[in-house]
Amino acid sequence: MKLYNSATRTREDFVPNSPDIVKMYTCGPTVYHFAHIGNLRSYIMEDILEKYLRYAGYNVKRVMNITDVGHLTSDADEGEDKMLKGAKRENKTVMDIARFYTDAFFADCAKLNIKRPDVVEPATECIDEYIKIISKLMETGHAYFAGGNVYFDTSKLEKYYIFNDHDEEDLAVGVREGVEEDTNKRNKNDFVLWFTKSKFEDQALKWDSPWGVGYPGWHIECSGISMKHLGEDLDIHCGGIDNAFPHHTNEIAQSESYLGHKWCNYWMHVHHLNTNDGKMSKSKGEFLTVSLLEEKGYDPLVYRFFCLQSHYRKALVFSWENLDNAVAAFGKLIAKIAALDPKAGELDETAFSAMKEKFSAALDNDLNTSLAVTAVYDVLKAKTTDVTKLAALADFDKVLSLNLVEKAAVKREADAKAKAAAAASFAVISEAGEENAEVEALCLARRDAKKAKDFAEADRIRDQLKAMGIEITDIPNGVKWNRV
RNA sequence: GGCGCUAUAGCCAAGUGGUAAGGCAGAGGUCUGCAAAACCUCGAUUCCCCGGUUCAAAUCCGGGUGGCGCCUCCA
Repeated sequence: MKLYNSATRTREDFVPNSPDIVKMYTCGPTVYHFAHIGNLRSYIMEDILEKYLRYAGYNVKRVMNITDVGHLTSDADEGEDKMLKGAKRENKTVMDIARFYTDAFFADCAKLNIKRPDVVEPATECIDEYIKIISKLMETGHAYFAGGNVYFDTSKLEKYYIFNDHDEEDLAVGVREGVEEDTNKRNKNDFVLWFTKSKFEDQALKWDSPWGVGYPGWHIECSGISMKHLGEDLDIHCGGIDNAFPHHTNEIAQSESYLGHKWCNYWMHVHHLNTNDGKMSKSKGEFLTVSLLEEKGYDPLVYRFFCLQSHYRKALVFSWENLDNAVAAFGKLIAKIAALDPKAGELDETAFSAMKEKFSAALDNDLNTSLAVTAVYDVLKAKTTDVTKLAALADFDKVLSLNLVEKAAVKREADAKAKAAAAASFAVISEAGEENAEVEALCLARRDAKKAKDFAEADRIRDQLKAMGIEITDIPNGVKWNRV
């Protein structure tokens, strides 16, 4: 497959180091708060990558970190620890916060059909790894001790910038108010590997180290966890585009200095979910979580569908209007699949292969999920048996994970039930399975009015129901209703 | 200020030199007492602007303009 590699800024043929297995690392969440749906866009697209690699026949080992410590609001020796901030906010211990939001994160992922990575590793479980790496970097002169902290010396590198062409002097340091330049640094780009001199008296989590009691810098965690579980060579490293600099740049610097050779071959960066005001963030505008979507009546999988209609390397603008667009499209799609007859015809292998080929070609092309969704529509329009179509859709859904076939089966059954009930006698059916005597009485009155050709009265009753927030649809020998 | 990404119909969006996919919304029609659903038909002489290369450019090159991101924790 072709994959865009941020490190080379070109689309490349994907070739893993070993033909047997693809080693994949994903930057995980900092568990100090709920994930918002912009965060989850990245995880959805990375999930597609993982599942497509498996679909294409690779074995995959995927590792994700959980950042539960030492994530300062600034890279300088200033700012607040996000975990600690979360703990204070909620009057809990840091570990309680980490556990709670880790669980919440995976609960959200489950609702979006995001597979849990093979290995999920909290940063606090790998302190020895970080110390091992930092110790060697000190030995080789890639790191230095200053003002109580250990820093990585970026001037020792031949090439520091990977994802962009900065000139060090052009970097604006301390642009934002409240962020001061760290005078311990020898170079502007140097970053902390290990803190001992925390300005937070109450820093909750501390470990002993050759440089004193303290805690790891942010960037070292991903290098340590990756090497612990995936060894010295990594195939794909994923993350949000905002992590490219400085986080991933620093990971490469410290990992390759430690290893003495190239570390990761492919870098995949997912672009942001924006609102009309720019990047979605926790501090700005509505804090959109999966739970909030559910409260507003949206199926989380509609959000997944919404994301798949776009490409991961393109900013996607979220608006309620755009999400409603996806709701309508997804509903129609499921209805079309539900209209297929699971018993109609034999499996047509030739047609099946042709459809599968189109689907694979889309995803082979740098995960073009938008074209993959088009391949789904093409299946519905194809001239072949319903059995073949359903088989293709089930096959595609191994990657798309939209529950296409399952949702269609549920709808098909509900439709059949409604039809059967209607055939037996006049039926008043709630789509939500609700009982409501008043609605039933009104619907019966409307039927009588219709029978007597008193259409004015029939329409009046429908308006009355509408005023109650109830919408009705005539079905053969019955009425179907739902709340709007 | 520097660096990176991006710009296609009302909206989402494909397209990587050969004459603009698909979806949503909308319009007309068929069918229904009327609706809804379903089905059929319809939409960019043109791809932000200006130059250039080419037989041929939305696609390549140069120069603008707008949007977004990063440089500070963020997916």
